[in-house]
Amino acid sequence: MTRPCGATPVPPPPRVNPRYLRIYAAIAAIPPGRVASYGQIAARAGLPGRARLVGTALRDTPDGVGLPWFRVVHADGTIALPRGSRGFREQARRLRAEGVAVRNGRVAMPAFGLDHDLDRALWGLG
DNA sequence: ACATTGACTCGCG
DNA sequence: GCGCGAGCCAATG
Repeated sequence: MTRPCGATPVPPPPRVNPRYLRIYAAIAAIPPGRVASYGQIAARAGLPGRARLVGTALRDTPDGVGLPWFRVVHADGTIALPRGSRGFREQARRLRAEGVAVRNGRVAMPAFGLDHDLDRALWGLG
């Protein structure tokens, strides 16, 4: 139901930088219970070598977008956010809620380590 | 327009 | 395991 007048009963959708759409899509594709590194997300988004851009995109992402940002960790499995920060605790909590073991600020059982293998493990791609 | 910053990563020692 | 430097590039001042 569209309405002719200005006031909308639903909250306005958060606006995102269209430049990051590919990155968001790659993050959204991470299955629950799994994690992916910044570099892997970048590669999956068609931006190989631009891991930092993924970090920038995530930082600039407004809350309210249903993005599984917490499934993105460093290449070595550590959580990127500062230890003890609110975001850090939130990420660890959400990961554990999905069955991902977090030990000492890092994903306990990456079962990978190489982005190459991770890609296959996550999406079954070659 | 220039300089700095940063939710990154990899190679080296 | 840790630190350093280089490459990365949009955002920010």
